[in-house]
This record gives sequence, C-alpha cells and structure tokens, in this order.
Amino acid sequence: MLNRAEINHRLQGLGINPTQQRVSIASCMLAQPQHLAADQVLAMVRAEGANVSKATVYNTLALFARKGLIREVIVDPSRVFYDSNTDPHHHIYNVDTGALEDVDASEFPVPEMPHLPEGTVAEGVDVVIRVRNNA
Amino acid sequence: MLNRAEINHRLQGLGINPTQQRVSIASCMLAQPQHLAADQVLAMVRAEGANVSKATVYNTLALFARKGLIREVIVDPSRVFYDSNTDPHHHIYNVDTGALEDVDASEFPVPEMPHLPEGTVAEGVDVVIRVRNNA
DNA sequence: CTGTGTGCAAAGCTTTTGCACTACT
DNA sequence: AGTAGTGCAAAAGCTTTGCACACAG
Repeated sequence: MLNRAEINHRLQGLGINPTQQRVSIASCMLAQPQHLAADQVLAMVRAEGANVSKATVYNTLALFARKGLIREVIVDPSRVFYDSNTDPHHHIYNVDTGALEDVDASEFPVPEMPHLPEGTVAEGVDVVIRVRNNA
Repeated sequence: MLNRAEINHRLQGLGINPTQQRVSIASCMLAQPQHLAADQVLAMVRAEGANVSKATVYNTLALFARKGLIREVIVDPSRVFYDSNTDPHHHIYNVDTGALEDVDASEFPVPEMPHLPEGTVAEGVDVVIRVRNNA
C-alpha cells in the first residue's frame, strides 16, 4: 500500500481531485502490478475499512483509465479488468482459469500501423493472446 | 440471404443440428461479411418473420462460435460482437462511433508467439487497434 | 447563494440458467 | 417410456444513470 501523500500528489498531477474514495481506490490499484476487476477492487477497498459504494468504484476506475493512471483491459466479455501497469505491453489470457498475464512489448513487437480510416487517429493497439489449459 | 439448403448443409458439416431457429440465425449472420451484436441479430431475424427468443439468439451465437462457424470479437466492454469472417484477421475499433472494421492479417503480421505459461496452448491472438475521431 | 463536482441507490443492459418441451430410440 | 437435445422465461450480474448532497467561489 502506498502512502496517502504520494497518491494525492499523483492524482492531482493528472487533474483528479483526490477525494477520500479516490485515494482509497488508487491506493489499492497501485499497490502492486496487477489486474483487477471492479468488484475485486471493491472488496479490497472495503477490507481496508473504507466506505465506498459499488457505483463509485466503477465510475472511479473509468475516470482513472480516462486520465491515464491505469489501463483498461478488455479480454473477458463478462467484465473489464484494470491494469496498474500503463507501459505498453500485451496480455496472455487463460480462458479456462481467467488468469491474466503481462507480456513485455519487446517480446512481441507489433508492426507498423496499417492504414487507418479517414478522420481517425490511433489510440492504442491491444494484443491479447488467448490460451487454454493443455488438458 | 443464403438459401436454406446450403445453410443446412454447412451446419450439419459442423455437427450442428439445423433447427429452424439456428438456420434463421445463421442465414442472417452469414449473409455478408459483418460484425453483429446479439440484439442486432435478434432484430434481423425477427424482421425476417422468424419467431426466436432473445435467449436463443445468445445461446446460438455462442454455439456457432464454439463450433467455428463465426468468430467472437471482444472489443467493447458492453457487448460481444460476432464476425462472419473466420479467416485470421484483426480489427480496428472506433471507440467514438462503435464502428468495427477488418484488417487483413497480411497487412499487420503478428510476430512469433512468445513463451506461454506451462501447460497452456495458444488458442488465438486477437489484435485490436483502437482509434478515435480526429475531432 | 449559485454552480460545479462527487458519491451512490436504483435502473438498465446484456448474458446465463433452469426448466418445460420436443423428437428421436 | 426413456433419453438426449432445444428453446425460452425468468433470474443474475455488471455497468450506467439520475439525483441528492457537498463544497468552492
């Protein structure tokens, strides 16, 4: 768990008002490199004793992602994961277990961007390697 | 719209019992290369006059994907798209408009598979290029 | 006192589940 | 009759919305 002052500073640097709820949520997310779904974050925050609603966790995680503090990972149709690692990298997703792992971008360099549709700009490239257990 | 006999044959070839509902759904999905969410398929099938429930559309599309008739595309956290093109290819997703476009694999070749976790086998690699409108 | 920003209960979606029904054996 | 497979209403679960409240100007 990071200390409050550090988190405050980091949130403010991104133009995020560091309210109690946001600091609690950020402190859980950034404690270590990890992939968490909203309800896992809710459980962690509550375990810390903070009083936060489900809706606030969802809204706050979306806010953090928009501001670039964390990264949204879309691999599972049923829930969104948030990744505390914002460096460019890819993911290995085990469809059997739900386990999500990072792959460094250098291990799997993506080629140059293809031609994009008129009037659009690239926001990012997500690479997901789907694996299953070798039963 | 493809003719019934052809669809029947194709479903049977994949070990899918060609019931009335399944043929209707397949016929909409395979009519042309496209990306459809479940409720779009429901609307199309109903427009054709077929009597199919929402649940059946969901279950049937999942079945088709499992059998390899169509491909699941996970790009939007809020809903799953199904792609009638099962050849290896990637996607460009416009986060502003929701538009989904194909990119041929040859235009964007992915490098060799990195080291996978013990006991797992690759099932596929999904590449999604996220773009937004150049406001 | 007014306006902007925040948090959350309730509503809204998509998707899944469990059961009734069908169609074969 | 028994059994495997199919379709769907209802339930479940994640996420968004709309509103009450807090806080700054």
